[in-house]
Amino acid sequence: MSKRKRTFDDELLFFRALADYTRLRLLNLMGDDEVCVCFFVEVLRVNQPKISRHLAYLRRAGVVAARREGKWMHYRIVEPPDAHAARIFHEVREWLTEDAEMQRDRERMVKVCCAPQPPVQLRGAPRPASLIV
Amino acid sequence: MSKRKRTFDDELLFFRALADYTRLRLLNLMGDDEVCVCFFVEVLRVNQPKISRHLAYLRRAGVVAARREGKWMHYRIVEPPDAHAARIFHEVREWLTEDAEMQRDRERMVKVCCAPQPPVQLRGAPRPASLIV
DNA sequence: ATCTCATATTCGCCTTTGCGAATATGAGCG
DNA sequence: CGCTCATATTCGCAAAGGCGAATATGAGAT
Repeated sequence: MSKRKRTFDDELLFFRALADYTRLRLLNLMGDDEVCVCFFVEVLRVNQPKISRHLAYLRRAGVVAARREGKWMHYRIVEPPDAHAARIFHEVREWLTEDAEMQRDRERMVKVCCAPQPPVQLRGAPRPASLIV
Repeated sequence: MSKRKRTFDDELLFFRALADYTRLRLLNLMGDDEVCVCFFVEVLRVNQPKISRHLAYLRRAGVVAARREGKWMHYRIVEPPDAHAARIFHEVREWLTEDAEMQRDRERMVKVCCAPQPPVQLRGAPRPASLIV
């Protein structure tokens, strides 16, 4: 034990967190909002354990944080403490914003979220703040 | 085969290329110069096949290019064609510039390169352009 | 207490990645 | 041609990552 702490360990974790398509989709949906896990599952049409595992990965890497509200868990993006990492992270998120597939995901979240008849799984689920009409 | 080409495949490759310490050290040493493989081996004190494999990885990811000069191979950084990737890449390299460990690597390259008695392995090796006195 | 619902974790299995060691390639030279 | 030197690739193995399926946790309701 007591191996010398390497400066770049956190940074490598950061880059690895960005090196997966599902994780980028999750970050994209979070945007500047808290989002409930059930929306990720519904919008991305990905099974729930997979979503949870990738959210756990992002949490370990320190780029998202979670908040419990009753049965529901909300995830939000966290600014990296390091200034360089923060700038890079901003660039990445801006990149996502302009990507066509990512735009489709966000549009789908709006549609699913504000539908007059929301899917059964989402009855009573707390919606992202920015999408409340 | 003929799977639909996913927009983000290249981008994932890009992030994975950044998710390894040895590869970051290589990118750091390249800076704005071409660097010969033998210098990577000598400066980083890492065995040659490992250096070669990581350079191959970087080449596959499209972030470096190689040029042959007789027996020697020179590697240099390539700007990513995508504007977002390019900005991110710049930020990453600036980050490297300010990191203490990376600074040590660069100082060691200067020392090894301009020594009055260069190591046996580097006799006649073409030195990085910016370090020629 | 039980039941249900949202979320998290574990279990096998497969693929990818990273490594040292050994070997192969390929250019220049005699 | 053969020999040497710089670099690249292959091999076998261990660790990490990703996945679906099954199971566990934990909060609210009854």
